[in-house]
Amino acid sequence: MRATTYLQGLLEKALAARDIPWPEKTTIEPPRDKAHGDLATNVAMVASKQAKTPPRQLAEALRGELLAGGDVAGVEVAGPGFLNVTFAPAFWQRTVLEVLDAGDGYGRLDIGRGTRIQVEFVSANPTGPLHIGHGRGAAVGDSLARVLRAAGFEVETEYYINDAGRQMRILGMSILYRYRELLGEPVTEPEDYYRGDYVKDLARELLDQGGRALLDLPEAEATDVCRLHGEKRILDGIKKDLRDFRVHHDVWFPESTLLAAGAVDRTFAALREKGLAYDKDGAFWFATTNFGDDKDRVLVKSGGELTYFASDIAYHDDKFRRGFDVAVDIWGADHHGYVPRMKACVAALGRDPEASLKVILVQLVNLLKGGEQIAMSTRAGKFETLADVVAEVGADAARFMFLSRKSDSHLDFDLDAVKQKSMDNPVYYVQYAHARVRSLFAKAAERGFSPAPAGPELLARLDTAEDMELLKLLEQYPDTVSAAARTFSPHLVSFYLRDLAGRLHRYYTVNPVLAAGDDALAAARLHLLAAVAAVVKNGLALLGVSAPEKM
RNA sequence: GGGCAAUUAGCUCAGUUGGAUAGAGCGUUGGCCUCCGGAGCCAAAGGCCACAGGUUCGAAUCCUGUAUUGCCCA
Repeated sequence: MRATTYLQGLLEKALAARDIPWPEKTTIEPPRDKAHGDLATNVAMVASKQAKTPPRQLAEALRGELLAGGDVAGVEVAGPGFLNVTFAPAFWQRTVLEVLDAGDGYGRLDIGRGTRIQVEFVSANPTGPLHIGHGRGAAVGDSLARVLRAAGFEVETEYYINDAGRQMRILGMSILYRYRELLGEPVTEPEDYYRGDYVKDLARELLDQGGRALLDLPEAEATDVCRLHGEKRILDGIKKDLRDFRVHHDVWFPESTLLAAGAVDRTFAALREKGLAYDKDGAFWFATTNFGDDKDRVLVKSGGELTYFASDIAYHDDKFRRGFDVAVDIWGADHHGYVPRMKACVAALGRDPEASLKVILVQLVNLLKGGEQIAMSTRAGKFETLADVVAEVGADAARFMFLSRKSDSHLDFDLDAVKQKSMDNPVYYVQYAHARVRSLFAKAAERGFSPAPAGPELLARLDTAEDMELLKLLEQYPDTVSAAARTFSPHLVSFYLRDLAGRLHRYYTVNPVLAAGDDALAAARLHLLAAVAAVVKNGLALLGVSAPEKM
């Protein structure tokens, strides 16, 4: 971060002297090949037309000006006109001071300042416990919120509770069915109901609390009692499961409050006024085709029933009325067909859908146990609950696993592998890096060694190839946070951490620290490793994974 | 039938939004424990980036087809 900013400053100045504005297409990035220096830029190529100078010639001219800047040790013009820049060791060594000074704040950015983002995730219908598939959305959403906060966005997380629809009625009905069954009443199995054992438990609770009372109520009322009881208990369970998974929602937003507040009518009226909604065949339609959808969608069926879509529009309308600049929705990938419709609806609400609605699709999880795939269905009562998995493998391992893939790629969640403490499960590898450094400090204290304070002179001892690699990687951490925030990709953090942990483990093998045989060298290396441990800890915090002192 | 996505090493996946000779881990093969934590490290082998065109100084990346897989919709 500091290196790119610094280099860009020098280049901007050089271009400004030639009356050339900073070209949009300029890239400044670490090259793949280390032989090409610390940072490479294409600026001479993209500015050559404006400068009316061939790329290589422009590059040569810029080269001289860069070398005049104190921290640049070398500049090389390569290929069609790349500038390969190498910084002086002292420049990198300062990174240690930067990290140690900032502590927990290293990697905090302000690229999001002034932007309010709402991240809505999980939002599973309270018709049954969360299963492992929900776990992925939970990990991704929670971690994304942490990343965005670190990047300086003002973030609020929310769980939308679909408590008003058909699914909830079916839940009520399912509980009532089990209730009657428990009492030995004559029952016929409903065609469509929730079969999980938890439904029987809920029925038994009602029985224990109120006895046979429900039998005396009219069917509809009894169903309602069952539904409300089930909803409350299941929602409490969901909240607990998320807590145990270290997932936090700032706001729990029930669909029913939206209806009660008249938000749906308000949104409908606004659409009708804009000529975007109309009556046809006894139903109420939303003209989404105006916004690129392939056909118009029904909001109110001819029977008067609202579609899912109707309350979702009102809900998103409400989000924007609450003042969010960006709404992030995290959905299961099976809802991808819904994206164009939602974008259309945001456009109809008078907002730029690309800028203000970001839908992140999270692919389904294949749960594997003993090499076998486990099929899951809430309705059929066949699923592995999130709570069970967390109890079995721990929140750390589960979260890291979910965050170690791009969210829109398929994920095989192999229970046996996640429990293994090996590279199949990199969370231990990363945590171990932290524990290793911390234990080194414990050891130093035990031996009565107190390192001299870090300063440029002391840190000049960090001059091996491994030192440089670690220093450069530390310096890239803020860039990683930035990229993760800008592309809504928390998994970038986990890849970075694996990389950093790998470098640390190698460093440890090659360069003795306490056994360096020289107090100044030992101190310098301790400071470097303290910085590494701090970054590992900050990164793990973004993933919601703990950084243990010892393992 | 229409739509959305995916396709990179034996397996699981990255690839910084178009940069230079393609990157990890696992697995395989071969090394490293008188040494601060071996839950570790080093090395080797392994690639037509699904296929065919196109765009430009330059493509795994963008565009158009084709194939395969997954998922949505009627």
